[in-house]
Amino acid sequence: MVAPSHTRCAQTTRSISFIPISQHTANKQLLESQLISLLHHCTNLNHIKRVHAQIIRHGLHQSSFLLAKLIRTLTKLNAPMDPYPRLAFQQVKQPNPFLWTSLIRGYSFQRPLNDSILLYNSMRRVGTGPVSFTFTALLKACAAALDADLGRQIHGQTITIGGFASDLYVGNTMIDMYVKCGFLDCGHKVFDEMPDRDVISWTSLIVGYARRGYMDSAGRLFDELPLKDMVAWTAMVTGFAQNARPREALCFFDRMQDAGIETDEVTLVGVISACAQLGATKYANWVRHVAEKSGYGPTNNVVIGSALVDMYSKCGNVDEAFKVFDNMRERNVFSYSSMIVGFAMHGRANAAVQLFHEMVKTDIRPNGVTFIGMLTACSHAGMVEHGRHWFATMEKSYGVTPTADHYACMVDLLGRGGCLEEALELVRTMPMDPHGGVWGALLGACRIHANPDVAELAAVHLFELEPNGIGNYILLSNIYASARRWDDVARVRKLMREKGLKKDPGSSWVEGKKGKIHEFFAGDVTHVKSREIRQALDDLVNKLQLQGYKPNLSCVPYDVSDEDKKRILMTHSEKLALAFGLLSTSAGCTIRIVKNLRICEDCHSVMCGASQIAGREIVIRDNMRFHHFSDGKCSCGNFW
DNA sequence: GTAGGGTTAG
Repeated sequence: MVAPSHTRCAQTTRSISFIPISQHTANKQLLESQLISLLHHCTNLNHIKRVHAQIIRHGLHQSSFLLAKLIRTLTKLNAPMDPYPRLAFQQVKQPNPFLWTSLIRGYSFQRPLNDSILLYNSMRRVGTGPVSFTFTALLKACAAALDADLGRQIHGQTITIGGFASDLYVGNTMIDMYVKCGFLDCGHKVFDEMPDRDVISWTSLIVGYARRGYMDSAGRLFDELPLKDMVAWTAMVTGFAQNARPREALCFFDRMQDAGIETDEVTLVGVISACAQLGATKYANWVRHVAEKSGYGPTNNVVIGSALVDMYSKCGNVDEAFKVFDNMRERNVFSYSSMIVGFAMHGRANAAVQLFHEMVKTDIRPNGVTFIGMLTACSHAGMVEHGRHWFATMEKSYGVTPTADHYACMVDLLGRGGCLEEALELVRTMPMDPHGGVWGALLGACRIHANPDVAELAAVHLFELEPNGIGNYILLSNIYASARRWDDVARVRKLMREKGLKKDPGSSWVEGKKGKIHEFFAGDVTHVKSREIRQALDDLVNKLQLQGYKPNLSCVPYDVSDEDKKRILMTHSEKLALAFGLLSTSAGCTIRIVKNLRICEDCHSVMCGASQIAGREIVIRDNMRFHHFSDGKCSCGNFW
């Protein structure tokens, strides 16, 4: 017999069998395990309620065993513990520790943490002893709430109650709790004192070191780890990727494959992130091939898809990013935000806006990152009014409260757009303390609009907030240099010397034949083809000069002769990379260059001219954004 | 019941 409601349900979701009452007295244990199995396959709240009705019909509503499974299933489906699971729990006269703990754990996934603690105290009051599962549930809740004080108290209980501190599961969860709360040393102490450890204990600690940026310590632990599994290897790959060490991440992935370890989607996400940082087409195509070969193609996997969208954008290929995005079967806020940020970086503000509207229509709610993308898109396109609109509506219409990062974007937008006073006013009136990003945006705007006075004000705050941020000193020095205030330039440079800060050398790299990467530093003459590169650059500049190009000497922030300035300009790393790209790739090939610093105005105009004379598309990723040069024009509209 | 993941501005 099948109830009508059941038939309706079976059309859309997995069906729930009913167990005839006549069987129930035959074997209670068998019945319990059948009901457990039904709960195990429940995929929604209605399924669970129907199985619960069966539990009651069979007179098993006092079974802690069944009710614990019921609550764990509800937890898995992210159902609230009030009122339904709580009421089901209250009907059990003598709940066993597992049932108590299931409810404690259920509450722990949904803050406040207090509910879990109150229940734990009630459990102790009625004289029910905890089990190790109780402590893992409580510790996990502390980790999620980043409440190390409470975590310490629970740690204390595992010792005083006895026996639990030596439990492997409790120990592992404790390491994870301390690590997540930022107490790496306490996590390490727990690890040292554990009588038994497994690969999970080691990995928890490795991740702790990796997240703090201590990759050397993480590596030493990894080397000592007797049996390394896929998760441990992945922790290292991801650790390097998250610490901006993409080459080492890829190297580790190679080692992982050589060791015959399987790869899953989490590993791939780390590898894709490393490739995104390198920004090289060769690696981008390689990792996509690896992902597809391993069965994690972007079409069916939303996380891999979103990571690839980000990677292609960062590799300068925003069209390919959109192709991936367009073919994804499922999209979420990460996919949309990655694509919007991608469009923003490439100066395609209208595409970003269009995608935003589409996202809202599909009922995916934008988050803070989405609006960072929207504001950046407007900023890079000089769309001040549009930016004002998004900033004003993000909270009112979409419930996203602006953070200091959003204020930084607004300061950037207003500042670049020439509204320096308004930008300064926004910094003064923002509801939270401005961080380095906010003052940095203002300082950047002062460079564009040559305003040394406001720059000084921003720099005072920046030097305090980021005393070792070399870029800020250089920016201020360059702003003084543009105003020919050489004494002030000297003063900033002296300050840098006193602090022992050294300027990062400008470097650019370009992919040559077969994807080989060639890196150039400013003034570099070490490349084997250095003479040909120099000659190609001279030829190019001669042709440009015939069309009216004049070297922009204000791009050299030194008090030297004009001849010296011209010489220095011709050795900028992106020009060397361009000349090499022209020499080493065939006509019609796009030249892709990555630069570690911001591209200067002179190089920017040379790139514009070169794209026309050589008939080539040139894509440059600098430390701010992408520039697409084609037919003598740049996608940034000379506004960057 | 315990470990690894994607989007963020100057």
